[in-house]
Amino acid sequence: MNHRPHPFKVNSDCSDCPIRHRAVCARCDADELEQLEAVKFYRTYAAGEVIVWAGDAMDFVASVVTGVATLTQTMEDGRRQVVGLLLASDFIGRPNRDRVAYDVTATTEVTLCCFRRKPFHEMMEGTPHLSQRLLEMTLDELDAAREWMLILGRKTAREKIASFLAILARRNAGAAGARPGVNMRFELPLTREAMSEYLGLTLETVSRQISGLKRDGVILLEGKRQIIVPDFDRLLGETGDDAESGVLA
Amino acid sequence: MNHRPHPFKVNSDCSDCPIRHRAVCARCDADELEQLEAVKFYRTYAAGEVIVWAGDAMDFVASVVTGVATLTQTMEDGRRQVVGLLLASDFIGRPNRDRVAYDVTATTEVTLCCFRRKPFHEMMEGTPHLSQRLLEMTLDELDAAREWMLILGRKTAREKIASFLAILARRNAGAAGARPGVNMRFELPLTREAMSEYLGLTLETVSRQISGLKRDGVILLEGKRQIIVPDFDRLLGETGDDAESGVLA
DNA sequence: CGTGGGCTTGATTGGAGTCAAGCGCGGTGG
DNA sequence: CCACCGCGCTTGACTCCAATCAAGCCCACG
Repeated sequence: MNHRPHPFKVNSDCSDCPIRHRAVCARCDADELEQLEAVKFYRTYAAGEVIVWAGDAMDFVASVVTGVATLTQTMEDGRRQVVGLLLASDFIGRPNRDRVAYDVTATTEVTLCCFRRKPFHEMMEGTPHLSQRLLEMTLDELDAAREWMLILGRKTAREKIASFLAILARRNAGAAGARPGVNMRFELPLTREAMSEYLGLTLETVSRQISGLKRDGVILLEGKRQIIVPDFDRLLGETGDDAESGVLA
Repeated sequence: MNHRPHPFKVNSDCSDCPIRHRAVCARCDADELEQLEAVKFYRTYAAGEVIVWAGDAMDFVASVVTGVATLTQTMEDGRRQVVGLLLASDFIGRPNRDRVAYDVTATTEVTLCCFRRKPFHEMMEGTPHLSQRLLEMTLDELDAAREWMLILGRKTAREKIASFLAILARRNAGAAGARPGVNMRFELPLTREAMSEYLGLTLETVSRQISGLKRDGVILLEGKRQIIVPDFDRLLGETGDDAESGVLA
């Protein structure tokens, strides 16, 4: 837990940052980047580590540089729901709130690019590039959250799993620059339990449905976590969506 | 359907607008309001009327002045999920997108304060008060959406209904200035069917659970739509949440 | 007075939850 | 080195909550 290899070479230079053009800083010019660099620092968390607990103070906001994190809400009796999946370039925190509403947990090793909250907030006032981009990203997240509401409220267990895999496959292909189609392959960044918490299922049901999709040849497994999608359209056919939609892409 | 009484006296003067201090224009100064007035107009829709269809072009953005509208997503086989509930002061549309992603439907008579989209978008660039407020409102909506994800993914039918009623009661009390407590009373702005589409249930289950809450004395009904909550804490006890939380307030 | 929409209630079914057992693998310590 | 443990996962048997199918009520409206 305390031994943390660094797959991302921590680098104070924004210009060759892997998320330079997708993160909250995407529209910033050289001047603005310089301002940001003054209040920025990197942090790395091990898989499974909690980044912040719901209700705790958080004195920074951050972009995910590498890895995957989740936002989770917990009920008093222990029922849990993942309400956000944070992938590379996603933003964590609210610039004008110092407390977080959800547990933030690293599900793989995660590297964050953190900005001290107060200076970041002040900078936003005078930097439309920053707040415009944040508004755009927030609207996209809202669309993604609404897509999930449909999945949670109306889809069957099998459709939920297929939808989740399709989103991962698509985002993965997008990041890798490959075009969606045949033999997409990616690693599940979540345990079965975390998947169940995301999809509003039990972990047994997740396991059964993955087995079912495998049995029917929709996916192939290599080990427990490597997924191969021989025919992406076939997978899409299992999601219950009509062909296009793809708000989450 | 074409006969539309006007409960809100359409008035071009923002200064005595009922949502002046909560809507997207909340932080605008006199100058900025004047700019807005130049591109603003009112529209009223009857209960049940569709304001825009998913995928259609929308040449304005708008604030809800009075009434209740929903955002709905539909799957090819007809399954429907309400993904947003728009009450007074809520904002409709994305300033930099001309197509809407969801059906927007008036569930009561609705009056909108509309702004032509392009001038509104251009105005945002130079008016931080506008984009800051919109960012704040969008972040709040994102929190509300995440609260709903918990409800959809993890709560029982009874807890879903109780949660929904608690939110309406609270928002209603807030608007009326009353403090939450005893004998809160409000009108359901949705049919049982619309409620079922919001909560990821069938209309029969909604009906049964409302009957159950009534039988157990948690709520009283006057007609089909007037709800009386004799003891708000008792209702909260049925939601499954711990006492405080209240992100949606 | 008949019609239809919104709603309620009952009987039955079915999909996912629950409870339980066991596998496979990597890590640790004897 | 290997036996043991624990964690992540799978699978089976059974249960139960909400969906489905079906009938009928209430009331506003033509």
